[in-house]
Amino acid sequence: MNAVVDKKTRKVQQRTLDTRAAITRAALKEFADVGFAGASTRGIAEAAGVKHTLIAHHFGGKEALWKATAKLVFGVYNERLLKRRGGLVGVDERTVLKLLLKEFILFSAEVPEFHRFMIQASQGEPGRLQWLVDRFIAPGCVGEIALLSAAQEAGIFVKGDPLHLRHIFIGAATSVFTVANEYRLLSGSSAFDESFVDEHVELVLGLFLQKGEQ
Amino acid sequence: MNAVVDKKTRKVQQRTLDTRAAITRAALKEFADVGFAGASTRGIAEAAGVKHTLIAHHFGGKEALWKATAKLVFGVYNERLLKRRGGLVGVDERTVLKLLLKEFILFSAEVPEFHRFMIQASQGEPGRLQWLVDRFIAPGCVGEIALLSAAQEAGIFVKGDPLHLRHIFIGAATSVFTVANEYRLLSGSSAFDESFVDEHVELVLGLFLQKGEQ
DNA sequence: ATTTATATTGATCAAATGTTAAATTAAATA
DNA sequence: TATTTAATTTAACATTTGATCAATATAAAT
Repeated sequence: MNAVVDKKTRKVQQRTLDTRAAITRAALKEFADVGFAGASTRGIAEAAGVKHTLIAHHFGGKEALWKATAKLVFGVYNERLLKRRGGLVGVDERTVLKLLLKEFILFSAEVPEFHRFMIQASQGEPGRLQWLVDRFIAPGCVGEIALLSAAQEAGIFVKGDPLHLRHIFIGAATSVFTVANEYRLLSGSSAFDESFVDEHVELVLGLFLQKGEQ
Repeated sequence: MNAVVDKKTRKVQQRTLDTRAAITRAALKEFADVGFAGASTRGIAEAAGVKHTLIAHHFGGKEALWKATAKLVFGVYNERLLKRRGGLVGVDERTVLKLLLKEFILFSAEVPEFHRFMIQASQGEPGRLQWLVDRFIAPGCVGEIALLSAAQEAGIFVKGDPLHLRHIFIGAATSVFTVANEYRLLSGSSAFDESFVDEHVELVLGLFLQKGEQ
């Protein structure tokens, strides 16, 4: 008597998960590197080691693959920062702020595709950017702005419009990884070296965290 | 008796200059927005209001057009900062530094394609990045590093590796314009508004310029 | 073990892309 | 004005690309 015919659904196979993971991983790199228009589904499939027709089968098409890739990378990002915040119960506000900002920088060094993916989306087809902002950025932004505002009132973060400072901070924290290839040609060493990343954290946090009062 | 036959060369026509200018202007926007791979010569030609075969005729091909575009935008950039520096003879070091950094920020707001073009090049085909670094970035970098180093010794710029800080500054100064579309969706207003740019200059300079010692 | 839903492969299509060459038009030179 | 160089247009090409569909292979469900 079911109006909705429930077709028997089977448990998802491991090879399906593997294939999708390989594709989205390759897609993240490709979309971040050359943008949506510059990426080719065939190139992504080749990098993932699968036939290109599997993209249409598993995701529906290039556009749908892009959305799946966005879900993936924002999921990784949110999970990463939520876990970090969870390990900071009972810690003083200044240390919480410092460690969360540090975690963002470390993530930007480990997954530089994250911010590059955003930059590509910002100048690509407006509908995709809107989708990204509505679904991921604007919601996440709320908590980040609250964190910065509270830190400003406590006198431990530089003064100014929090949303504006958030973008300045993101730029300062990520640019060296965003253009890491250029930086390597200029400096002769990799921006992803552990020692460099550590120094980067210190430099950037030193710019935005107020020294004063205790 | 000329071994080299000098074919009669005619004076360059105005329409040639117009066509080339229209094409490179459209190309800068397209390369900056969607990168080399994502840009199509037909799309560029359409935006420039010319037939797409004129690109091959005037520049030789897509790759050569990209190089011509790079020359254009780096020429504009260098001219802009050289002119600013020229107007600062006899001015104290702190003011020179401040006004040059401000000029960089203003330029980034007026020509946001400049930095986006660089980001696209950084992840594109390595040969193009190498060409860009050898020809424009590394030479220009020398003077910038010298400026920052001297400012650090004078105690008017934050301490740290100048090359590293240069990139952090560029990121802080440009990111809000690089992802201006995203910022507009989040804030509701344009990052290119004059009042916003002014505030941006103050915020960024405040981060990097040392307050102390007069 | 048989059935059946699902994953994978191979073949094909229409549209878009970079490039080239010939034909045509416009402008500079003699 | 006649000539000739250059700019523009038109036509065509070989590839690449995103997408679709039938076939085959694989694994879950019965």
